[in-house]
Amino acid sequence: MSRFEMMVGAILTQNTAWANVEKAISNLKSARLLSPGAMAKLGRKRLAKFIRPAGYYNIKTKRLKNFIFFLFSEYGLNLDKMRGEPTAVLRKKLLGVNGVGPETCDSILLYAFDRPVFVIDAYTKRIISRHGILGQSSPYEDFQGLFMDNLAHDSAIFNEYHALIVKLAKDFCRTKPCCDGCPLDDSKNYLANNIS
DNA sequence: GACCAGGCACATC
DNA sequence: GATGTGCATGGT
Repeated sequence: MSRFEMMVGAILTQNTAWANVEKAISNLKSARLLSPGAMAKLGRKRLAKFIRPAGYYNIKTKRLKNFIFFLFSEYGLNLDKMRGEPTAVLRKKLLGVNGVGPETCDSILLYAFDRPVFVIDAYTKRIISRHGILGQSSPYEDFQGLFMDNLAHDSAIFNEYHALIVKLAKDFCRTKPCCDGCPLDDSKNYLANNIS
């Protein structure tokens, strides 16, 4: 997956299953539109048609266009220029883009730019709050601090740890609210046994 | 046919 | 500042 593909995916996956995002990405790829330049030239209506399988296609079209405009105005659509930014600066700028919230921003930092930033998503919040470690509606930063204050700042570790959380949630926690006697109670051991 | 899925911005109080 | 609501398709 290219850097740009990851960024587009981060926006498309907002409140959406990844399987649906893959269809949208595949549409864009087939049409050779998965580059900042190509997407910048693309009209909103056509873009919306390509990303339709990912749901919320009107709002996501707007968000993708906002993001492309940001790439253009800040970096002249040059992702290498973007890559030169320090993480803290990049994070602040990304959060300034309408349609890019903390999770989308951190996904871009971790997956597209390999920065050691822990991504907090619905799965992570669910697991942490069900263990009574934090309240469900605690601030994003509180959840993030839990991991970033206790794990080595290594993008590979953050990446794998997050993948394990997603797997844990999907394997054992499909229903909402979770069943009684949920195997999540053993999630600490699960993570300890599965992390390499 | 109902319910849910790796958010976010905006309106309203 | 907290809470509620709109956005939409596809899989189970």
